[in-house]
Amino acid sequence: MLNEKSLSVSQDCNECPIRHRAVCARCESDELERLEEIKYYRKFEAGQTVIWSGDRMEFVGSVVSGIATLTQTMEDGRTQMVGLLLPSDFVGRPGRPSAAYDVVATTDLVMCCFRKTPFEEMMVRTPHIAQRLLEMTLDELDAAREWMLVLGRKTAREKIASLLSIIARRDASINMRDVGDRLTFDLPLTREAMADYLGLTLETVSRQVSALRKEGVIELEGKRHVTIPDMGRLLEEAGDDADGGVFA
Amino acid sequence: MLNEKSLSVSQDCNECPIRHRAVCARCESDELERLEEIKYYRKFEAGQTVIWSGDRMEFVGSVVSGIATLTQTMEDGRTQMVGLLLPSDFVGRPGRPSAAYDVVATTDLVMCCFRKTPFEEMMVRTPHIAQRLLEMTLDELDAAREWMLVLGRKTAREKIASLLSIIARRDASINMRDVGDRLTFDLPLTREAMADYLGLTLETVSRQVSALRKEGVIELEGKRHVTIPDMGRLLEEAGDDADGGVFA
DNA sequence: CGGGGGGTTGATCTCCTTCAATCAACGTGG
DNA sequence: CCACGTTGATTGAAGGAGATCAACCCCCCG
Repeated sequence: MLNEKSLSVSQDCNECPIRHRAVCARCESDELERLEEIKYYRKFEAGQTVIWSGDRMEFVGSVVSGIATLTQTMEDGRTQMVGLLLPSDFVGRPGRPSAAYDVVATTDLVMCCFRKTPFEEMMVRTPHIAQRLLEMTLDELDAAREWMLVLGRKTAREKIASLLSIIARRDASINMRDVGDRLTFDLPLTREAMADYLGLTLETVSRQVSALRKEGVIELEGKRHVTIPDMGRLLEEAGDDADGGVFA
Repeated sequence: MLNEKSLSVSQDCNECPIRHRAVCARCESDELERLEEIKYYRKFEAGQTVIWSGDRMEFVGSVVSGIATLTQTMEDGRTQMVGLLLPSDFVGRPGRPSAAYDVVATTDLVMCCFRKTPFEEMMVRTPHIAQRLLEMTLDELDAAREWMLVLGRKTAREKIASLLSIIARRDASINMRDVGDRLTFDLPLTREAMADYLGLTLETVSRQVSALRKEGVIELEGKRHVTIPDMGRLLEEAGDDADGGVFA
């Protein structure tokens, strides 16, 4: 609120930080021009709800910066996170009139929104968009299935290690760091959000994080800043094959 | 093996039982002709593995009849089912060289396979296929997210009730029965497979099924034939809103 | 008849939840 | 500047849901 200006985002797709990873990644410049006609930016503050489950969807769009969560809630209040939305991730389902999940900004968030109906019409005539959306959806499906293994079969300790390794890996890929190195990052989630992601209570999350710290698997500065001295060790704790991808 | 003939399937797409629900649902007749050139049928017996995770994928395809499962396995043997493949469901990911999951036939199975490379080439030039695949993938993603809630937050009893209601609902939709009625169906899964789907042990599955039977929520003939006298009651036990969709 | 696959049931154990107290950091208003 | 409430996190004690280990049943089939 104080520095409205620093949050402002260029309308020009060519300057967009997610230009080459979002739904629009494969669009040609003429296609981008048409997208620019139906797009607009929206900003949300940390903690704000972007969409309520069941609400009519006026738009679909991409996360430009910040982090949001996709969650489901039962009548008695139990909640399960079903998606973690990072920059370039897509929000909304073309063809569906109302939202199926709650979308909440966990940090300050900027979204690039497309008016829903024009976007749907454009998708039919622009294979580049549908192709990219298919690719992204298949990736999300893989991620969801990976999480099903975590939720269904891993212990609390393994769940925490899995979450940390996923965040570490994505952070390394965004910042172009070698995964072999000592990795360092800030946790974008509170203990409660971690619990909602992992199907645990926040107390169990806290205990397991402390345990991993005491045993030297991770190092902590404050509550949120994490260092991973040995990625292989963390992957072992996650129940994953520590050598996966490196020698295979 | 005994009656090879009864398993034989027509090559003609127009006679295909999944013609209007599979990836090919939106194809015009000229597109179907081109698909017929690259397609072939394969049969698998109950228990047979269709593809091993990590294997090179020679084909993608659709389940024509029978049921298959998609599972992930950890090194120590823990397994989690991540998908239940019913007639018309799609197997394989275009663009990916090797399989990410084990695919196992749980009943005798007939698949309509497309040679992978020609199919991928065709997808680029045939929006009808890509559009339908996107739609199906989005549906699968929704189903996966629904399961994440089940795996992460529901009790064993709720998990069983959820699984039963899902199977009942799909069975009703295939057989065009009203969900309000007394529903009856055969469980396509062993207790162990149910456990792998729900992130439980087979003993817990057995106990909870027995409990639901004793309390009259379900009725059993033998081990596999299930009757649901009151769908609303089952949905309550599943932790879902019993009125969902009916009055809403 | 023996054997194996699928299923049920019982006893015990354990990991995680639940309930609760405490703490540190932060902002706010008197 | 300090008292106060709030929010996020840690830690402890107790209890319970589901896992584990084990025995046994039923049915089909060679």
